[in-house]
Amino acid sequence: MTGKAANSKRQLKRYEESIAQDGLRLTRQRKHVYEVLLGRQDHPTAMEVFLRAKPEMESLSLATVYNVLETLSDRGLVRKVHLDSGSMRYCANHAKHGHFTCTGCGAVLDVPLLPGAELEKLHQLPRGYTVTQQEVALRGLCATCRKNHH
Amino acid sequence: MTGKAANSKRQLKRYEESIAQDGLRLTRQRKHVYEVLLGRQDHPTAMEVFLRAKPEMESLSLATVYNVLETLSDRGLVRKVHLDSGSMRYCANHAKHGHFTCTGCGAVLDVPLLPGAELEKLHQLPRGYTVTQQEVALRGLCATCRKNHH
DNA sequence: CCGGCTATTAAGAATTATTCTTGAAATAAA
DNA sequence: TTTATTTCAAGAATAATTCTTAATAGCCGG
Repeated sequence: MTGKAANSKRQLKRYEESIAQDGLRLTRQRKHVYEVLLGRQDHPTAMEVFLRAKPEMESLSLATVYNVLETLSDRGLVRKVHLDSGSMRYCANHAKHGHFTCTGCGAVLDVPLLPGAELEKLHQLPRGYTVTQQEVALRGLCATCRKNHH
Repeated sequence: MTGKAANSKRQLKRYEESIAQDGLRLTRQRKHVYEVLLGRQDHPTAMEVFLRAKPEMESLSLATVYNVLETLSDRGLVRKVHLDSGSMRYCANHAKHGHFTCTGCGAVLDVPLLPGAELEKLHQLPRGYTVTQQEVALRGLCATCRKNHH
């Protein structure tokens, strides 16, 4: 078994345990949608997930994809991110990272946070406030688009 | 004249100069919508801006508000921010800051970046990439909601 | 001041994204 | 097996935003 597949299996296990606590089940659909999401390290929209998942499960509906993504997001297994003005995107990378969007070509890239960097310490948060989630969105030009602009 | 009004006037001037470069005009509608936005330091949706602006300009339409907000955002005079899964929000504060959303009460707060903090330096961005915009979104509980949760 | 040009607007239609509803199917429990 | 519950698909409904269009307003030259 490859490392990737092993990792996917571990994630599925976590998903199952987490939903089981609410009396829910790891169904074929949930399994398949999550595997599709884990299968590629990018930031698809619900529609894109649907299109990738559909071929191997003809009966799957878009609404189900939305539902599955919601249960995953509730459990912190995927992050919902709104990188542009269009659709919500779903990110299965659970390392601490932000997102860079190239305004030229639209590509989205995970940008790892440097080790030890503490985002909330850079901000003047009032006393007594606690942070549970954070999201950094950077926008600009990737190396290629930057060249082509001249 | 109060400092606030003077500031508003200065901003309007910048707006006018910026749109004039594209052969556009600072119309009654553009002026009014921008003033409404500057009149309160928060993060309204297009609909909220519309509702605030409507009473003093009965003929104003929601589409116009969207258009005006777009011209403002194109010129960097307001920031578009997607803090939750609902509507886009518009922020006229142009100091460097992030946004904190309380998951309890939904309140949104500007959190100033500590002086000297350089967000992009905390991230491992590939060579040749340039950042032109950034957005930090923090989520958690405000002091009040945190108390009430126990 | 007038006529012509262009930018702007309002209104509502159209589009897009997402959520909701509902009845049927699958699964687990008894 | 019978029963209860969860889940699903399909499409309706909603919400947010953009687009289209015809009418209006403002500017410019004469």
